[in-house]
Amino acid sequence: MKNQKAKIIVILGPTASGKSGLAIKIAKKFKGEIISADSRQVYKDLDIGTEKITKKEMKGIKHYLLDVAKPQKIYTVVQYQRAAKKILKQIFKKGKIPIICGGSGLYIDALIYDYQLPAVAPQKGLRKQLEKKSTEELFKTLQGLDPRRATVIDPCNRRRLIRALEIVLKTGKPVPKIEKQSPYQVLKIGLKKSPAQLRLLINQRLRKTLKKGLIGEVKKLRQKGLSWKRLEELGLEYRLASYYLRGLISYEQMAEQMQTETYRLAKRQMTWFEKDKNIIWISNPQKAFAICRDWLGL
RNA sequence: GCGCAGGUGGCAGAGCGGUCAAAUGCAUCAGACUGUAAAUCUGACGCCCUUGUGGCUACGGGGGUUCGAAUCCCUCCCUGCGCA
Repeated sequence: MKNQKAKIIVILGPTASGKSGLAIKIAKKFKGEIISADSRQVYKDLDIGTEKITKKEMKGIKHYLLDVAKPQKIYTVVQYQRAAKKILKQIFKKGKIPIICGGSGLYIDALIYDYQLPAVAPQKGLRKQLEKKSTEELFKTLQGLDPRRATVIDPCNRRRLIRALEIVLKTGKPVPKIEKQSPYQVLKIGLKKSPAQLRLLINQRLRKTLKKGLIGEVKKLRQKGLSWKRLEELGLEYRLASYYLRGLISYEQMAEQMQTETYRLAKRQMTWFEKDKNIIWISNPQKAFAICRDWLGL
């Protein structure tokens, strides 16, 4: 046996690039099961705004890690990673091929590289305390406690500084370095779109999302007790829709801002993905089948 | 037609004689990314080059005052509001 490592296929790309549909087709063809890598589709009741795939659209293909968390509570990468690892094992056991499909780059990487993320849960009290300090103070403190981490962290990013300090203070040890070695054999296929295409796809999809009743979904979430603050944390659609419902912006402003913000999100996603030289980029989804077939040695 | 208020970079909007290629916000472009990642954060953003305490063109058009104007004056054009 030349290669013992288990095989995983990853379908990735910016939002609205057509990942879900392609993943299903690949799953059908190659006996696969899909693990979603979407930081928001993990939440129940966030269906329209996250463009979550419906049961019908799944076409009988098993999908994992959708609707596994309550929207009231933050679900983090680590929780995702833990759950996804278990599922990977199950799929391997069945002799099927796992297909990771999603646009949350960190989630994909955490899973396929098996990131050793520090087991320090968010410390509410500590965070509150640290929050009071200036960014500069936070950075200086980190320099003193964990010089290595301080050299690579963004000194302006308070959220990261606080998390790094949280780890150091809680464990008494520096933030561990992350190894980017995968225990799996991974084929990464990326769906490439031109900026103009992407803009078009995003706008089309957004129009559908609104038509399907995004506003109604947000109202329902409110009825279920979600605070405005929490809604704002659940992504740009929910944030902007809640601004609209609160009368802070007009419907037109909301729709327009959703477009530009979604496009910017897509660009951030691409910035992340483009660093990864192992991704095979295709602009024609049809090409994915041949690539998979070859890679699987069929 | 008269009166008043305005016309500034892709947009919004500061500046009201020098330190202004012009605050700030948005958009745009590029980038970062170790438990919120559809999040969080950074940089660039008039043009040119030999990239510099560099050159050039700029704050509606034209003219003027001044050593010096986006900033003051005259005039023309345009916009909004008020009065006819």
